[in-house]
Amino acid sequence: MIPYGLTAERATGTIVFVTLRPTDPAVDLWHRLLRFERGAALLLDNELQDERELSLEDYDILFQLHASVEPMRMSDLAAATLIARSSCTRVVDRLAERGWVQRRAHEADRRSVVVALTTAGKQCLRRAAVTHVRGIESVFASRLDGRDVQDLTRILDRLLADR
Amino acid sequence: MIPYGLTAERATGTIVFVTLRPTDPAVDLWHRLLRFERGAALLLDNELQDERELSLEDYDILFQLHASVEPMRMSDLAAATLIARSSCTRVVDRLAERGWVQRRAHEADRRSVVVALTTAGKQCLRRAAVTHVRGIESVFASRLDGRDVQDLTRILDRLLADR
DNA sequence: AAAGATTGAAAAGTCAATCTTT
DNA sequence: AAAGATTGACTTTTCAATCTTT
Repeated sequence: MIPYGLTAERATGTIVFVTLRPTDPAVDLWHRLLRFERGAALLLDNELQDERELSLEDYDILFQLHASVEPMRMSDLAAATLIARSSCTRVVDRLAERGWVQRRAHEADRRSVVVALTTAGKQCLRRAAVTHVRGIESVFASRLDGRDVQDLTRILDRLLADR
Repeated sequence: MIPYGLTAERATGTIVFVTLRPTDPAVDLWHRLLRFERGAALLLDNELQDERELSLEDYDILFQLHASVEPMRMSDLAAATLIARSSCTRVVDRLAERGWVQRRAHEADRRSVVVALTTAGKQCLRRAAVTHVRGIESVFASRLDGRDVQDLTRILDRLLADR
């Protein structure tokens, strides 16, 4: 692929120059990982759009709500899905219009809004999961053996430690 | 995190139902990987925006142009960065306005436009690389040891095989 | 005042249609 | 007709400002 890239060089604590030279192998690895991830996510997103008219973000919201069992506060939903707070409001608007989720008042704290999955939303998620799990198997899971899964689990544990 | 998720079940070739049950471990792993990637990319994007007023996509375009040495056709640039063709046109518009890149006619095929990095663009990339490489080290590279890098390289080779 | 959510205005992204060259 | 790039119209995202509750 791209064996050469940019590396920052330092001398006595100040940045001096940057040249075209072989980069830190781990930095190259990052670029490859990013590209794989984006390519795969793009593919899975198109698949969901075509078959179920859902974006990956829509799916993620339904999925998080389902996983949490009880309704989630808007801001927790945004944090869990890594969607910006104001975007989350609008994605939820659209999902609510389609009847997949409902807004409710938070009993204890009336500043908050909680979002609940409707019965129709749960059904929508189930159908979408058929498509999506098949997609994940095809671009990701089926390409890994037991050892790969074990190693990648270890690596992700490290990457996600204290964050 | 989320130990349970959705799994599609099949019987005699037709999809019958989907229930809440432990998913394929590799599918869970996909979700964790996606979340790590998006979180890290978000962080790196903010960092570049704050320090250099560049998005991660802007950076990627400058980076690809630099890596290719010679100017790239618009469509190749789009493919390399995984940016949609029409978006790529507009990102290049903005980079050109700022003087980092230039459009030129393709000599052999006048349907095509090639995009070249300017001297100022190269300098901009060099400065941005200082920020960005530091960021990658901090969220990714510094958390991995030699074995992790080796294993992840092997895994990515498999994931990217024939795609 | 600070937290939670939303909104208006502006920026960016996307799809289909268009224009040019092959 | 098909490939390459761009544009217009529309949708989505984002930032800052606002409103309500704590």
